[in-house]
Amino acid sequence: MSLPHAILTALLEKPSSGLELTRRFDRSIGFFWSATHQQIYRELGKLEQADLIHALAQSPSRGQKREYEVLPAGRAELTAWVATSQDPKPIRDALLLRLRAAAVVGRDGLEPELERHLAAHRRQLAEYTEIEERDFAAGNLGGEDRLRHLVLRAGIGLETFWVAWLTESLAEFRGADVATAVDGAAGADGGRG
Amino acid sequence: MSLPHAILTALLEKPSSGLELTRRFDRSIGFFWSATHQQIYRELGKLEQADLIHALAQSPSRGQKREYEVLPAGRAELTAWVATSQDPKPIRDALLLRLRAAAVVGRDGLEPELERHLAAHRRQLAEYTEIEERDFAAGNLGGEDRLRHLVLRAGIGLETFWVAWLTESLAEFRGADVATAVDGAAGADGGRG
DNA sequence: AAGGCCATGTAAGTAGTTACATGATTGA
DNA sequence: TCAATCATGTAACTACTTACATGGCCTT
Repeated sequence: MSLPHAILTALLEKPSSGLELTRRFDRSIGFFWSATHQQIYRELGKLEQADLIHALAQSPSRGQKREYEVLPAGRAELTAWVATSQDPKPIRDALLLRLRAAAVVGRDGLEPELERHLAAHRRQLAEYTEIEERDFAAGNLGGEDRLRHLVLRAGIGLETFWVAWLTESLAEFRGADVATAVDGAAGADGGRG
Repeated sequence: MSLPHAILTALLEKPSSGLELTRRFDRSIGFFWSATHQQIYRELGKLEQADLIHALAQSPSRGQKREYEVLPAGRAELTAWVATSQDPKPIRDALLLRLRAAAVVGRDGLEPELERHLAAHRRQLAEYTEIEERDFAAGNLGGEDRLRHLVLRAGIGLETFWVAWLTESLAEFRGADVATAVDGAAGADGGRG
């Protein structure tokens, strides 16, 4: 149950409407917990019903902007959640799965995918690096900024890893093409307990 | 839609029953695509109905073991899926979210969590390293094994990253405790657009 | 008054999770 | 024959996704 807490965090950083939240989930919070506007509006409704947030203006009509603010109970809920004990989730990555499948049915068509992913991760890494240079350049950061910087560094570290791994994989892929062309085409029938 | 393809891959590697698949999803394929036995049985039913796999023995009764094998159409489906174009999914990590929340409501109770996660990632890294030493020690690997080794190296790289990042974060966490104790307790009210 | 955008929402479907139920086999 | 374990399954729920609907406001 992370989405409500992501929203509480975003609203504590700055009271917002659903659409504003949606936009911030496309740039900032959303870098490590994405959500669509449908999820956000639904969750805002639930949070309001649970008295964890409340709308600033009244205007109950459709199509009208509604700004939300976190109530003390919402802050308490978030504080409690920060301290909860949650095991890390195992990796869930379709590209790795496809590599594993390619080991069985052949690697046809995979190389362009690796290239596309490499390009995407390079882009993301560049974006994070730019944010780091813009927002965390100086060393004089408060405690809050230090935490945000740690989070950003996680993003940078992960993207750096993917860029390195994909580069290495592509090299091995291309290098192995000649050596194992037969394996890839005919030997795709295997199975090894 | 990755689960059916994960199952097709596992069944091509070795025809299995639902429970055997479940066990393999706890050790091997499941390292990067986990699934419970309920998901697996449901998906086996769908794959059989779609004529992508079929049961080897007959025995339609409950509580009886049913082994499945991949049909040519299943292999074709998997081959096509390997070549599909899929954008990488953004990071989704509750711990990073909690760090971000901690920047707003204070970091109370987070440090033990970082320690727990660090221990878990160390364990996972040790498990992967052991597998690498056992299964991929020699350099004489076929094309299929090279792909599996790439996948394993991704796991090792990711766990290595998390161990490094958590170690660094814990150090900064502890070092910053004295300096920003006031920030953490009283200054948690902020908000900075 | 028409078109475009801002803003909120509904509906339906897919995927994954949690809790529980049931039958078959084996060994004490 | 009882308990444990193997094996398959149902049911209900939560989270997320995709497609579409509706209303308000601003500009031309």
